[in-house]
Amino acid sequence: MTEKNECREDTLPLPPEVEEALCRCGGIAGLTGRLPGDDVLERESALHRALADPLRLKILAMLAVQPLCVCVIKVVLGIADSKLSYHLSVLKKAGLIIGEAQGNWIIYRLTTEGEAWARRFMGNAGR
Amino acid sequence: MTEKNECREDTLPLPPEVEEALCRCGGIAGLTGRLPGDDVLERESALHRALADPLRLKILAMLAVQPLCVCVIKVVLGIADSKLSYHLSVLKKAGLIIGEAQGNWIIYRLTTEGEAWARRFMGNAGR
DNA sequence: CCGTCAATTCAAATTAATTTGAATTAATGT
DNA sequence: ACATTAATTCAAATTAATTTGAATTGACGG
Repeated sequence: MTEKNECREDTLPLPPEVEEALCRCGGIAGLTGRLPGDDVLERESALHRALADPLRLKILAMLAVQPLCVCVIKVVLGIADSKLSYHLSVLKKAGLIIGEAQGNWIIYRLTTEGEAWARRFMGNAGR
Repeated sequence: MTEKNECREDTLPLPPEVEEALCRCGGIAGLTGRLPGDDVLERESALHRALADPLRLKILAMLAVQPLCVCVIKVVLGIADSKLSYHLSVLKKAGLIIGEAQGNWIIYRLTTEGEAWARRFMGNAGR
């Protein structure tokens, strides 16, 4: 009797190159099983969403040099208060920065996660 | 005569902690000078924008296991053709994947940059 | 040539992110 | 208490990203 190939995806004609490799990793099911869970993907994409704006990256780059109050960031960027607050809130929600009240001011600094990105992006130039 | 502090930002009252540190790095001007250029920030944010979607990250995770034709990706994700094409085009424009025609199919694989992200995200589990 | 299959392109509709300016909060000094 | 300053919040307007389904392209086999 002819032995049936167990890993062939019968219902889906594939380029031989792909079919062979797919076979070795357990077919569609095997491939699916190797993927990260939805919660992990959601988390990772949310982090990138926070980093997906040049203004916000500039803020992070500034904070990589030193902790700063909002007023200094505002002067350097030259944007409206409310706009800056919005972008700071995005970075804060993503866990990249944290703000601490100091009298009438709020001083923002990078979190550990924020520092990790800054190191990857700028090297250790800031410190 | 009282010596005037050269690095003081006269027009901007600051929390002492910030003022002191800002002074050491050349004031507002010194800080500004240390920031990456707009072109660099634009580039980096564009990369993150491409990574800012769980569906696209899942595609990258699949391609980290092995190169795949569109039809396999489609079956695993369970989405419409045109939707998948759109997301593939985003990843392609960002330089994270590349597609090569193979007869009637198109086989996508990670670029070097795509692999770099996959290693950071998934470790070397896929290989 | 014709029909089919894999994949992309296009325009319209939908949804999400950002910007704007006015109003608000909270701390500070008088 | 009052005025001032730093910063946030809010709702409306704008802009950007995504989704949808129909139309299209290009390769392949009959």
